Amino acid sequence: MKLIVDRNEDVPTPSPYQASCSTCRLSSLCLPLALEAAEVDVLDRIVQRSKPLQKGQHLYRESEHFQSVFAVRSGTLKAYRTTDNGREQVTGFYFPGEILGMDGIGNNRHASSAKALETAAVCEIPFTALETLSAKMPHLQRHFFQLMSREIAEDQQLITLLSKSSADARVAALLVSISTRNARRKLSAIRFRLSMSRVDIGNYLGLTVETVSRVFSRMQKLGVLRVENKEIEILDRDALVEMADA
Amino acid sequence: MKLIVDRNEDVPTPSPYQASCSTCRLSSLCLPLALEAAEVDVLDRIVQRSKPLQKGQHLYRESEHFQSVFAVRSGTLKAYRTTDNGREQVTGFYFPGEILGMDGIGNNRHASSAKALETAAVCEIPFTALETLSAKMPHLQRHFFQLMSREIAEDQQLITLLSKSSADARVAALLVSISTRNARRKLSAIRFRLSMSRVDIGNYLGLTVETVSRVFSRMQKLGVLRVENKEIEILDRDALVEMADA
DNA sequence: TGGCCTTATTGACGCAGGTCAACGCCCGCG
DNA sequence: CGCGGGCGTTGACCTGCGTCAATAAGGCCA
Repeated sequence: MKLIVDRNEDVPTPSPYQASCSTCRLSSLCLPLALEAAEVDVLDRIVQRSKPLQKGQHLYRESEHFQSVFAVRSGTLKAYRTTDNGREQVTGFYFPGEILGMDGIGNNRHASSAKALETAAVCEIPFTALETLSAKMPHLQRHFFQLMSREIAEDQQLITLLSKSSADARVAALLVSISTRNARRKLSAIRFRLSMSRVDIGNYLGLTVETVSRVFSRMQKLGVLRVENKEIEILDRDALVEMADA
Repeated sequence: MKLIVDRNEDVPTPSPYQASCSTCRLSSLCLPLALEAAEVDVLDRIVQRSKPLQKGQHLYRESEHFQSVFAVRSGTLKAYRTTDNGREQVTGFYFPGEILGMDGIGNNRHASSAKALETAAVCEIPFTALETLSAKMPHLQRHFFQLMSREIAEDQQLITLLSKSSADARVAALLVSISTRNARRKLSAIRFRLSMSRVDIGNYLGLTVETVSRVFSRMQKLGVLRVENKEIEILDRDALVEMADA
């Protein structure tokens, strides 16, 4: 029998999936950042936790009614949009501690779809509740403004990357980004498993699978990387950073 | 003698440049949207108006301390970032009624620079004041969240465009965008003057000047456009929309 | 454990758009 | 009014990446 994600838990109180924000290992990256203990408790009360998503399951879909933003607790998700001519465009990858769904606030419908790249757990944060809370808790309001602003800045970074960089630079930049985000979560910055496929990487970077594959091979030959399927080892981070803005 | 923009007016009260938000022709597009008359007055009190910017002048520069967001009153501005290797990347064009500078909230420094493409007037909205006000005025808070969200969604649109579209599609998409934004301001959607140079267009779209020029020529030959220097006339909007997502 | 299907790699080739170069035309300034 | 310098256009050529195709290597289920 397939697991169905049901965001409305029968029992609204203690869900078995995660105790609370205050005990969450990721609270220093996530929304609770910059909140006082008492404030975290208030936030905690509006956050909903649910069954994990299975690989390939959608968290939300483009043009669906927007209700909540989500914080990744574990696993990875990709966000993507479908263009008018039916093409898919990956707009971002989301790792634990990161917030997604903010592009839906603008007109109350999700501007993109989000899908689990592997089994993933998320916290759901109903947006109207978050708004109400923000009005009362200046730190929270500020922090949420900041999160959105950073999303804008990151998108601009990607725009810059897509606008003129070579295939090598694009791939290098993505690897550096993943490496940095891993480090923030106290994971290895030099050895990790890519949760997304080559197709997703190519799509995100505006390249074909073949090109991505060739770049990996080339970088391996140059001794910058060790690639074994989805396992990546960065052998020369400086070189990678160098390549990222060439 | 050169005009220097001085954001701190000697007399903080009635500036000669614009009476108030409530009389502003653009209030239906800008921040006051969705506010009640009384609320607009409160907002009005924090908004600062200053001397117009001359063509080429900067409104703010990348990595400068972030203090305010800005609403365009007249003229056009471009936002751009400088990459590590010194290249410039245009990240957006801003027309009257639009808000810029929101990418600076994230870490209190501007993530991009903003420069006037022609003489331009802006309203400065000090961010801390806006935050304080937002906490008190739910409509304002909501609206500002929406504005930021839309900026994210628009950036994602651009990402999609840059990721795989042909040169024709990119140029077509920009023209459609400008046309639509003109229409919102009750200006002609089919006849307008490009305030930005071909270099800026190319840079924004990830193309070279030569390619932009060739695309214009081609579209003119196809009878989709009439191009005369910076003057554009859209002869077949449907065809243009069609090209934009090909 | 084997088989199938999806994902990844590698090679050969073509083309859209970049690069380089020459030229014309605005437009601002003396 | 005439001159100069940037901006825009056009042409010829070149190249990085896309496309097509064939093969290999996982991973998942029976």
